[in-house]
Amino acid sequence: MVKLKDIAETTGYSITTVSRALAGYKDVSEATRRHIVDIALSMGYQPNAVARQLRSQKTDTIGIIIPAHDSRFSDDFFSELLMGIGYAAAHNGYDLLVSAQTSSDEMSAYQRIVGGNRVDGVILARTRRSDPRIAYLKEVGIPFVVSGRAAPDEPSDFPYIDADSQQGIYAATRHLIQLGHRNIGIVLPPLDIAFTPYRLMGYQRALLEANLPYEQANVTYGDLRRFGGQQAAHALLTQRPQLTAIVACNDAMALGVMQAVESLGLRVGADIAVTGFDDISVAEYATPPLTTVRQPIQEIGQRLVEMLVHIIHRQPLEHPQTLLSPTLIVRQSCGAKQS
Amino acid sequence: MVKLKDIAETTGYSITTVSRALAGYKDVSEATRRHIVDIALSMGYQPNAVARQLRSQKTDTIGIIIPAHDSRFSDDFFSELLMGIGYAAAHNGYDLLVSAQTSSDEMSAYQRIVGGNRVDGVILARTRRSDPRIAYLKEVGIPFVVSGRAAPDEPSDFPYIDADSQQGIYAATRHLIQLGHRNIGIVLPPLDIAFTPYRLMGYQRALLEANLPYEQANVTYGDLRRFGGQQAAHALLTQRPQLTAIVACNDAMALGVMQAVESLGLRVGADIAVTGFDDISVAEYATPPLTTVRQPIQEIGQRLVEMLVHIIHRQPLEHPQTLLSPTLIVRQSCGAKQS
DNA sequence: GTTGACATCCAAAACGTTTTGGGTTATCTT
DNA sequence: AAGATAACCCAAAACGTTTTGGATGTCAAC
Repeated sequence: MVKLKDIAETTGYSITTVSRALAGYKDVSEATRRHIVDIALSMGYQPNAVARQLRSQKTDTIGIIIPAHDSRFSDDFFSELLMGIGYAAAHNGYDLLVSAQTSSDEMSAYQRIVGGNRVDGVILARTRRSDPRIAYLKEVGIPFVVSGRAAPDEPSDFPYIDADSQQGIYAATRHLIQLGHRNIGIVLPPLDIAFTPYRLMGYQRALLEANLPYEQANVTYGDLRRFGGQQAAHALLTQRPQLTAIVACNDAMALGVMQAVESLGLRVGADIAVTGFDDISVAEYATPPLTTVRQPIQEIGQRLVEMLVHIIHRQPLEHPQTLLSPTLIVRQSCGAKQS
Repeated sequence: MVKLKDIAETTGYSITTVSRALAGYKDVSEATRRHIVDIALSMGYQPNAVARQLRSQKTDTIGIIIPAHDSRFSDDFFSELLMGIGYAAAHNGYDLLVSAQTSSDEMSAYQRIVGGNRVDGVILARTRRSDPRIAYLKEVGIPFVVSGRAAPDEPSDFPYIDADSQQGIYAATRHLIQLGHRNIGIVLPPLDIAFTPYRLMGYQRALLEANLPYEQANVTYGDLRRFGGQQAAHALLTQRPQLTAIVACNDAMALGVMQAVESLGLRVGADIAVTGFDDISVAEYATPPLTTVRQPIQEIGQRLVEMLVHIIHRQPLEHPQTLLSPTLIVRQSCGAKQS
């Protein structure tokens, strides 16, 4: 690899001058600058990013840690978000350092990435209740943004972007009620996920507004994956045969719910209406197509990156905390349209 | 941030000794080693990865560049591969540096990442005909592995993993023939993609074997996205009304083909059989579910990482070039099963 | 008491940049 | 012709590690 020293030797200038010439400082004459640049180009010089990072104490890199996967199934929401973040980062002149949690010790990845000075800032996804990761990032004082605000009873004293879960689930539930459903079940995410209470509140609000009773027995929980939705829905439907609709709190679980419905010999949309949340790309192609609450995943990724870059550059944020209004996408799984 | 110097000062040992104690060298006594480790722990020491990288000339990082996106649609195949690679990298003790192509100048991202010494090795996906990226990586001599071999008329003189495209498309086409189809169209990827000729060959082989004529007019091309498949199929079906089946060369295009079929008032599976390639997660949920050729995407990611790590460590590869046999997944879109 | 072996430690160099704090000319002012 | 100013250049330090090549001290063996 050719380095500054090599260019200095072949041009006869000092390392300092070569460095400053390439950086475009104005205390090097136009003639020598051009000469140095030409030589550097012809020698195929590429600055060593690591050395530069060490000296200038910045990396032009954003870190993100992907959650541990305990199943073979892919997390479509997360990978769409990841791609969105990747493109946005590149667009803003940043690279993306992706690290996966390996062991049970979830903090070690963060400590390695952040404490090791490998990134200028971090994006954190899927906030949890009293999230230790957020506490850590606050403590070390590194710039970070979060996809998803804190639980309602905790302070969201950090920059975030989030879809309005309550409003989204409210819209979905109300839609089901308007279609005539009176016995509506819900499959919630685990309680330690920060957005779970919001989604429950949206469900409750819609019931309340329609003078329908809120019954504990209609509420179950599943991990955010398909299998979790399937298990939860199976239990729900066998114990509560009067149900005619199920609100699932993300699309992956909604697909599982649909599986469970069919495995019980019922028809999705006709016998049991199903709705999801996220509008991952699968949703549109599901059988029947899934009525769901759309989050603009790619846009969220993009805005997260833009916020983070602002923070890194110590520029003030005009909207440090953004709540996006999700939109209800009505397809066939709720029975509103004929397929 | 606490550094070696700080630990050296509080313990009274030199920086050298602290460094060697933490690294577990045996020329530091057990007593002092323990003492130093304790102090380091209590001070919350995290080694500065950048400094370490500069000194030791290795980064424990794998690079991957995601292709430019000219549409809002996500590339499901690529993001599944990316997640697989991410997990596998973590599992092997590597981080993943993801960089997206921004400008039209596709090489600049590679030069920045590779020439800048930011990674120990690179994974390259979606090989193209006489791919300049491969030439570059060979030239600079950095370890790399490729997802997808070279075109049949070019040397595949690099380590790769690939699904056997020819066999996969052959299996899909033969299946259609066995179902009684005699007029089968195909939507190929662009010609500059390396696997395109293999897929065409699989199609031709199946026709030949069944004594069916190969007709140029039944062949079209689409970019690898859904819209490309839709356009291609629309043209194909209007110009060749005798067609009863279409082989699409990836799932995204197959979904587009299904759209086109329906927009022409025909029924997928009943009037026109459709098959895809990849088995991305959407395929299973398509309406009707898509008959396709499965590539084990996650496994490919995992094996790519393992190969790359071997190369980085200068360990010989037992199988530097792997061709995986894909399996035909029969669902309803080909009309073989009733939905 | 000298020698060698061993255990334990450390100063300094190196990795490739950027930046600091000048130094040397040449040109301009008076 | 001296002093001031500007234009151009550079040596050395710094970023935080790891590694090299000893230095020092202790102890056993002769």
